[in-house]
Amino acid sequence: MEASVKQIIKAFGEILTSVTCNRGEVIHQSNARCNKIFIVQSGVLRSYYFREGKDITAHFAMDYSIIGAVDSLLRQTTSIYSIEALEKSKILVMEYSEMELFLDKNPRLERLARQVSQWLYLDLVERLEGMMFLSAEERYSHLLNRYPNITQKVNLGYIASYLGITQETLSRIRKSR
Amino acid sequence: MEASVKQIIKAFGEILTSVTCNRGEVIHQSNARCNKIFIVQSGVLRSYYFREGKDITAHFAMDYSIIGAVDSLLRQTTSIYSIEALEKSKILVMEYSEMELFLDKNPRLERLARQVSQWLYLDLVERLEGMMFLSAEERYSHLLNRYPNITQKVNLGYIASYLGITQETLSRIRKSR
DNA sequence: CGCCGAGTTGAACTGAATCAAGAAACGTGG
DNA sequence: CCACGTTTCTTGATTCAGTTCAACTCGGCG
Repeated sequence: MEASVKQIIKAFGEILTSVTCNRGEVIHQSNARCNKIFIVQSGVLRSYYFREGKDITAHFAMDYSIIGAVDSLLRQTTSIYSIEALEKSKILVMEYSEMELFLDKNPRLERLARQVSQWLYLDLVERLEGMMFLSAEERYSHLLNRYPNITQKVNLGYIASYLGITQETLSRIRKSR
Repeated sequence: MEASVKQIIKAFGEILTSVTCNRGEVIHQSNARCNKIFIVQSGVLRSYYFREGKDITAHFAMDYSIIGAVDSLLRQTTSIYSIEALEKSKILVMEYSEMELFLDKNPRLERLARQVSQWLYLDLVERLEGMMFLSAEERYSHLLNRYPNITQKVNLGYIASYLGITQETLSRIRKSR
């Protein structure tokens, strides 16, 4: 994934805006539309929403991964998600509408854009399979595999909700390693 | 979804082939590549794979929904999935490579193609959320909501594995309604 | 010092899995 | 059309991973 994101950065350079944001900064607030795609160059972002009063992390993004308010982007509605930086981060921002214009002008890039969305799809398939077949512990160890230093950057509760388990369970899992 | 699939059928008519298949017929066997997209006009298909010796249903498709061997399509590898008809079905088949050629010639259709893949993505998000937050019973009732007559067409075990529960649990859920 | 958010620990509870039998339904050949 | 075997579904008893709820610890920081 990282490789193709770097390709994206090169190819779409002229419609990308570079932004820095600080720990705790909310770059998109729920209940608004957000037709932007964020590419994380350094730092960590997460998207989250509330479900039955609980803060649920939908997604983490770090080193050259992509994050956005998917529902707003794909459905053109206001979003249930908020997106915030969990530490000082450097990100690139792309307006979805500008992307579409840009693709009209450069149809050769369509394929690259499609590749990225396919990657995101396969990613989701994996996550679904994780939820269906893996134990809490296995899911956690997969996550660590993917983001080895996530524990230094993201607090327990956020990771737990991402994995679909309680904070207590995650704490116990950590203890037992 | 149904609406946009019908649009697809209209727009891509010239590269679609109509096929009929019988109950039990396997239209794609795992371990082979399959760069075809199947659109179900009537009947029911399912894609499935084996995980730890168990038959897992990955997807159902009926009345104007789309099914394919996602891994083969998106990764260009051999597929873990098989696809079979669960009753006599009428389907339309599209070669992925032909689709790409066709899109090159008709770039206006790119957007429609993208819409479909977005729809599939959102679908998957919903399924993930179901797995994360809903009980076995709730997931089942959502499924019934979506495919009211699925019970007449698909046997218990296939539905159970799709929902990520055991056959026994699904049987008990049915009893209690 | 005392408060606050983050993480930990314990005990009781629960939804669903597992294992093990049976019952029903289904279809195939005599 | 019935008999038999196979597949599908049901039922019961037991177990277990993970939740819930409640209390407690720890490390900052005003």
